[in-house]
Amino acid sequence: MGIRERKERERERRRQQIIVAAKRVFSDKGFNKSTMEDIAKEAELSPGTLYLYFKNKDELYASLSLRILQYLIIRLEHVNGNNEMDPIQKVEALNEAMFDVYEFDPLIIINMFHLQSSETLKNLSDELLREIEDLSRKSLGVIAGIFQEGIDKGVFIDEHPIALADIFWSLFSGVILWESSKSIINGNKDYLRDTLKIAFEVFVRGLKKA
Amino acid sequence: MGIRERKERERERRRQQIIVAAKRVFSDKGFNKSTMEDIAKEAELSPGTLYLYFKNKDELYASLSLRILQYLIIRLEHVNGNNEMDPIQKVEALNEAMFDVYEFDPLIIINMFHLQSSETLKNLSDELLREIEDLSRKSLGVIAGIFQEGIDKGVFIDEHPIALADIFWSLFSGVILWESSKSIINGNKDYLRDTLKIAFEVFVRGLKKA
Amino acid sequence: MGIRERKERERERRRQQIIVAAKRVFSDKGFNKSTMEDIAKEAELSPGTLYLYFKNKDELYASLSLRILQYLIIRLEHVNGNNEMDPIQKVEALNEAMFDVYEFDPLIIINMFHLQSSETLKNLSDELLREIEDLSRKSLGVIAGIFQEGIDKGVFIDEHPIALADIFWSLFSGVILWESSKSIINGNKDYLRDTLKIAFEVFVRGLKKA
Amino acid sequence: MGIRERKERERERRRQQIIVAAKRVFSDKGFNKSTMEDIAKEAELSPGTLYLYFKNKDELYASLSLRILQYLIIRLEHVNGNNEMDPIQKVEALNEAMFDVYEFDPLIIINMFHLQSSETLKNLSDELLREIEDLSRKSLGVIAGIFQEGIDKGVFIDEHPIALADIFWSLFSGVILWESSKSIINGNKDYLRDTLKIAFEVFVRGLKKA
DNA sequence: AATGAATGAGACTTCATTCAT
DNA sequence: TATGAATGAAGTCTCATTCAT
Repeated sequence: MGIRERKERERERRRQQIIVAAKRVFSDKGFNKSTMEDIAKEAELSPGTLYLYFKNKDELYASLSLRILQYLIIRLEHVNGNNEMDPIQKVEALNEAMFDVYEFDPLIIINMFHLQSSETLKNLSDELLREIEDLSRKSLGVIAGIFQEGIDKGVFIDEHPIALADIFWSLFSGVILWESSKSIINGNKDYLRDTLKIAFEVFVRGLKKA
Repeated sequence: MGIRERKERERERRRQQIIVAAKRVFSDKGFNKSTMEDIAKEAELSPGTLYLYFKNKDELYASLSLRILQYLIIRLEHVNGNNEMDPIQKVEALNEAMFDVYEFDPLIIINMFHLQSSETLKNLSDELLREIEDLSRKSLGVIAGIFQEGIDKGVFIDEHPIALADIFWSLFSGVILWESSKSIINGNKDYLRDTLKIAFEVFVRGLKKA
Repeated sequence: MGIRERKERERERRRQQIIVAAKRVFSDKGFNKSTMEDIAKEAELSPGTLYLYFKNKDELYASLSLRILQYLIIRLEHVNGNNEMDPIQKVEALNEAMFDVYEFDPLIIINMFHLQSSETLKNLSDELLREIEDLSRKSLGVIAGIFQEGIDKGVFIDEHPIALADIFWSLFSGVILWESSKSIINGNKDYLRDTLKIAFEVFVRGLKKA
Repeated sequence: MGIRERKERERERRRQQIIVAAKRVFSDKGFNKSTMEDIAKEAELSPGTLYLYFKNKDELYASLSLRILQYLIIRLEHVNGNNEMDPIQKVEALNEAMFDVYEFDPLIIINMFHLQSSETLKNLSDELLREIEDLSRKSLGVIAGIFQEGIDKGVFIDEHPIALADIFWSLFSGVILWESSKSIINGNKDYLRDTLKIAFEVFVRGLKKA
């Protein structure tokens, strides 16, 4: 391993350390109430150091989303690649995978939507922006692939698989967001799991060919 | 019309003027990037004046949501009260109504979620908080009523109607949010309508009793 | 009574109404935390009206002090004019009079010192400034007269009576201010009366000719 | 000297730099009319920097008082510890010491009273509040000790020494405040010294046992 | 004379970002 | 590379004062 390569690896390690800290802080306080100093403290680094690895706060946030998106894709591909499941089982596995990812990092949903803000996008480097688009498209693509298979096998209704993937993702994130927002007023968190379950039962029933 | 009454009306007009300006600014820049001065400028008033009508920025934002929520409820009740439609037609009309409201004020969805922030809730007056809770509960209640009717008539599957209402609302807002967030990158807005349509077809199919 | 005279009298009545309200509000919250709107509300007038009677907030405050100073002078002159008391009895009566005035308006002491701020003085009209000087000098003069009498009669030590008047006034206000400031931390208010009593015993003993 | 120690010293130096600037500004304009920006400018720092060293404006003000209070105590203990003076000489030395402190920082008196405001106290950290109480109590305690000694030795009248200490302090601050407030109108500052001198002659005469 | 809605300057404070060490 | 003290722009909110009615 060359010296340059070692440096590169060291640099990547540091980046991850910061991202992990940022995740904890953002989870705790949300984007706007989290300060760069909070994150630096959590990472046991100084604020200045953060800027050696990330251009600005928005880019740090986006990188965080990127990382979890990568994790999501791995899980999705694993589901998709499993040839022993029929399409319906795959959708169920999809559901499981998404929930795991959500539990691993509940921020994922909110992250994805924070990225929507055009004010945020303005502060991102082109490179990062492209990467986000790629991963986003890719993960939707994998999901769409699963639906495509179902359609091809005559199990699912004949709709555009990309649209189905969007709906799947929307339903999942919608339920998460909605139940979370209600739970702050109601304090009822267990309800989320139940609602998700029913939501997917309905979704899958609606998906099946008559 | 008494002098007091006229004053009251004048005051209400001014409130609306501010709310309309705030809506435009919040739509444009999002909550955090919008400043009270932006809103004042948009309303052609001075910053101080805003505080004569709204206690603080959070309360101005919440009032904005309240207004659209009231409009939503009127639409929902109109659907529910129509005795000439069967449950399935009602769900379709529900869908239409929600979309109209969304077109009237695309912020409604994001508003509803912004209200979730406990930091936001802390700054609201008790009165406003109670009003929000009431309206929120009420609108969900109307939706649930429609599903209840479908279940009673043996048309829909036998699930808790409140859960079905939550899912309906989640699916709707999920699709809106998701397609909006994608459209910023893709610039493709027409797709939203189509996706919503498919989403509800699937949902309704899944809802029907076998 | 001419119409002009009646108007003048009406105007004066209004001024007093505002001063009374201001006293209550300033007593309650202190100068800086009291707003013109607070005072207007207490006087059951509108903020704008206050400015028809007083040039600005500082001048309103100063006028308030003036009024209590006038009351003080009446009390002092009454003591001084009583020919049945010997000098020592007069100093004791002085003490009583000051305490009565203090109880009637505890703000008097703080008022007198607030007037010291050159920033405050800058905002006062020349006329008011002169009036304050006059009354201030006059009240000190009456006190000094009492000490002069004691010196003339050979009862008090031979010091400049104006200086003695200043000391008397300083001791009184010093004890009031100091005990008030302590009482906020200690919550002990009864101590004030006792301390004042001892203070004057010591003062009078020190005043007497050997 | 370790690196940490040097940093600590540097930090303390900066704190003092700010306190010195604040003293000048507060002296000049009083608490309310002084802005944090004024102080920053005087200290040749940016406003933000002030907040690295002091939690808020009130705490900056209180720290300023604390500093001078510490200096006062040193002087008072020095007087008290001198075994070659009799009680009367000690009270005279007390007087001198207080005047020196006053000349070193004329704000001390006003500071002590500003601290009284419960609005101010609310904004102070518990630690600072406790420190102020301690020092305040301590300085009064030292003064009371001197009077106690005079009483024990049969030189002073038999009154509660704490009360005498309060009176001493009140008389001193009363004269200072009163003469300062007059001098703004009269422009006569030399008179202060004389008045203080007479005040303490009278006080000491009144203190002595017959 | 009286009103009170509106003003807008300005206060305090925060925090993303920079830069000398 | 890492630091962290310092910056200073910007945000929210208050309130003395004005002015059209």
